[in-house]
Amino acid sequence: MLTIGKLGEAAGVKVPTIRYYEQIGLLPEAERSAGNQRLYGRKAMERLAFIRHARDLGFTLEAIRDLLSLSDRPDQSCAAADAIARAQLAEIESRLARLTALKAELERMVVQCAGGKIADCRVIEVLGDHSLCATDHRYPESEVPS
Amino acid sequence: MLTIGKLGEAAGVKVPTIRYYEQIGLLPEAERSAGNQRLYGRKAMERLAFIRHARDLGFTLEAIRDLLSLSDRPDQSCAAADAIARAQLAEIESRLARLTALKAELERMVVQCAGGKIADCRVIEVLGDHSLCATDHRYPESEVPS
DNA sequence: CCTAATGTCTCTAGCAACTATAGCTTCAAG
DNA sequence: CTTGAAGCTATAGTTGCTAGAGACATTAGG
Ligand SMILES: [Zn+2]
Ligand SMILES: [Zn+2]
Ligand SMILES: [Zn+2]
Ligand SMILES: [Zn+2]
Repeated sequence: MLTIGKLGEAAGVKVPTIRYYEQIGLLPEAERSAGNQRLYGRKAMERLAFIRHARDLGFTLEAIRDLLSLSDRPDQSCAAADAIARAQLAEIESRLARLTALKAELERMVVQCAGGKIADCRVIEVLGDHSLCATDHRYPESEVPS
Repeated sequence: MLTIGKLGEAAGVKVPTIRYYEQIGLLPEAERSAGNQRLYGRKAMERLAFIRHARDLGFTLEAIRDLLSLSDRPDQSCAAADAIARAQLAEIESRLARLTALKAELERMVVQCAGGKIADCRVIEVLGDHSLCATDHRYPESEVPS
C-alpha cells in the first residue's frame, strides 16, 4: 500500500491533484490508515496512470470519466471509446489547423518589422488591423487548454 | 457615439466581455450617457479591435496590456513589442510541436483498434500504458488555451 | 523515548478569460 | 404610454488544477 505522496511520485501526479481527482469522483475514495491517511493499492495506481496518460493526450476530465467507466465494462463494445478518441483527434486537428495559421501570421509580423519606432512597428500595425493579415485565423472553434 | 451593444457588434466582442475588459483595466472607463449607459467613440473602437485581434492571435491579456501601453508611446523603440510577438511565436511553435505528437498518437490508437470488445480495445489499452506510444508526448511545456 | 522534520489532513481561495444569472433601470418603437 | 429590447450592477460558475493556513500523523535521529 502506498501513501498519497508515493503514489503521486510513481504516477507523475502531484499530491493535491490526486486529492482533487478523488473530490470530483474521478478516483474512488481511498482506503484510510489508522491515522486517517489515504492508502492506495495497485488498482488505484493503474487508474491514476490511465488518467495521467489520457490528460497527457489532451482528453478532458469529462472524456476521461467516460473512458474510465467504459473500461470498467470489458465485455461491452468499444465503439463508444473509439468515438471519444476520434472526437479528441478531431479536436486536436482543428487546434493544429488554427495554430498553423497563427504561426504563419506571427512569423509575417515579426519578419516584416524593421525594428524602428513603435509608430512604424509592423507588429503593432498588424495587431490593429486584421486586413493586413494573409489568412483568416479568426473564430477559434474551441477554446480548451493545451 | 456607440452603445456597448453596437460596439460589441462592430468589433466582434460580446457585451459582457467588453465590461470585463473595462473592469480589469484593459479598456478605460467609458463615458456615460445621462442614463448611466456606456458610450464609445472611435478610439475605444480601435482599442477594442486591437485587443480582439491580438486575442485571436493567441496573445494573453497580460501581453496585450503591455502591447497597448507600448502602442501609446509611438516614439519609443519597438524592440519590446517585437519581443512580445516573438515570445508568442515561440509559444505557438511549442504548442504546435506538442499537438503534432498528440495527433500522431491518437491516430495510431484509432487506427489500431479493430473495434471489438472493450477488453480488446487498443484505445483503452494504450491509454493505460504509455510505453505503447511511439513518441514521448508528455510534459506539456505550457498549459495555456487555444 | 523525545524531538524535529517531513508528510498528510481539511478547507478555502486563487489562476485565465470569460460566461451566465438575477433583479433592476433606461431607451426606442409603435 | 406602453412594451420589449438593451443596458446596469453584482455575484457565481466554468476547467483543471495550484497555493495557503492550521492541525494531525509518521518517521528518523539522538
Ligand atoms: Zn517592431
Ligand atoms: Zn489577423
Ligand atoms: Zn476500440
Ligand atoms: Zn503515451
